[in-house]
Amino acid sequence: MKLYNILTQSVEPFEPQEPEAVTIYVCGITPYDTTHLGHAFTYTAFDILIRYLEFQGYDVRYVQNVTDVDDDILRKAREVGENWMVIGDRWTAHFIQDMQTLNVRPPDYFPRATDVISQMIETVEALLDAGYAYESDGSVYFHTAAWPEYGKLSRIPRAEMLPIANEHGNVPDDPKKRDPLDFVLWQAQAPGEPAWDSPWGAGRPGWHIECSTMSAHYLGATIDIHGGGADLVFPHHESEIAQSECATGQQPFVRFWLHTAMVHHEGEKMSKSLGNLVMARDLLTTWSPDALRLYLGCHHYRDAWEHGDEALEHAEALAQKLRRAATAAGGHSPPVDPTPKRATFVEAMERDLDTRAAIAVLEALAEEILDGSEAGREVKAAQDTLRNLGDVFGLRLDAGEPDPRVVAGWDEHLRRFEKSS
RNA sequence: GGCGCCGUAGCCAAGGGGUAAGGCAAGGGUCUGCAAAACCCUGACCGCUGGUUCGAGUCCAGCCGGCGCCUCCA
Repeated sequence: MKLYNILTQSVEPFEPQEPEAVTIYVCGITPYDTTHLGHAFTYTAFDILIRYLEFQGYDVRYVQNVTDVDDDILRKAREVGENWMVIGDRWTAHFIQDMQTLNVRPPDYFPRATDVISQMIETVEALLDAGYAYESDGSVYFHTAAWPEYGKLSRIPRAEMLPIANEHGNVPDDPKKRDPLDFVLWQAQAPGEPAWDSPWGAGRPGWHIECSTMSAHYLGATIDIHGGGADLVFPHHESEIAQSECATGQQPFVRFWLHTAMVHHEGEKMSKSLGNLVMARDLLTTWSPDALRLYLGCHHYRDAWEHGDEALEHAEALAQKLRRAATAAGGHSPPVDPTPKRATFVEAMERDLDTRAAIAVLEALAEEILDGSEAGREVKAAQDTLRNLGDVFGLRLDAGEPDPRVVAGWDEHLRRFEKSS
């Protein structure tokens, strides 16, 4: 399979480190608000990648984090006068329910940031020992000037980073930093904020450290694939690379970096700050999960696209056609041979996940089945293939309900988020 | 400003040197008591200007236009 790796800016043949297993990490949500269509796009896109890898026989080990303590959640907690943990648990449960409805394969590990505080402290200590970080008045910072490779993912020239950052009104005047570009690994407790004990005093983890820590902890120092939304490239993923490669001393931290494009609505990027959000859950009151998955799959993961009802109507019609094909009665005339369609489907997916082309193959196969059924031909083998290929897209066809394994896997994660709410 | 993506029919698009897939919409038709569905038929100065070439959506250069990201974000 070929995948576009933004690290090398080229489509490269993908081979995992181990011949039969793939390690993948996808940046998760900050649970302080609801799951919108952009989240659904990202997580179903990586779900398709993971399901396709499994379809090809790989054993996939998948980690997704939950950023349950950060500036946004704490701000939200102050705004609404609620405990930050209650907010995090509530919105994580909400996210999980949406993932279940969409039949998204659960990650094998779904840790909160606060589940790995001690491991994060160890990462920060490793960075201090290696000389890439410094402690300053109870906080610890990554010293970007100490690592010349900072910028290799986003390719922003070093000289540009600081002026750009300053232009954007960010406050480079934290007196505790040596360099305004340095980012925090551990921040000393602010009044009223939650804190954990550390060698540098009470505080909480910085913005990027959880992903570096979890990735190494659950998957190893070098992983095959790291995914997330394209808006995370800089500084989040850039900083993750710096932390991980400096802390473990091993390169690369990630072999393939994959990013999903942003979903647009009303002509602008769908974003919390612009207020043009479309909630996955609201769409699911009108459209079937299969239709929504086909709708999302009809857009290539690297192409930005505009949300609109017309394409959803098309997707719903397609979902119905696939469902009809999966259940059409067969006869005894010569069978419909699904082999060529299966090969075309695989060819499309091998080409950097050309999901649009792959869905077109599903539709063509469904039409062959419907035609064959009408002509009294045997369609069982073709229907088995349709189900098999549809499963790569997480389609349930006539099953109606999400896959029981999907529900059970997420339910197990869900239990850990229901205690405080 | 930097980095990146992209301009192909009304819309979504495939194709990445050999003479323009497909889908939606629109119009016409078949079928139907009417309608729907289904099926058939109908559409392109490939952003502009140069260059390379026997031949350029396709490669190169330059321009024009759109979009994304740039320590809030999937």
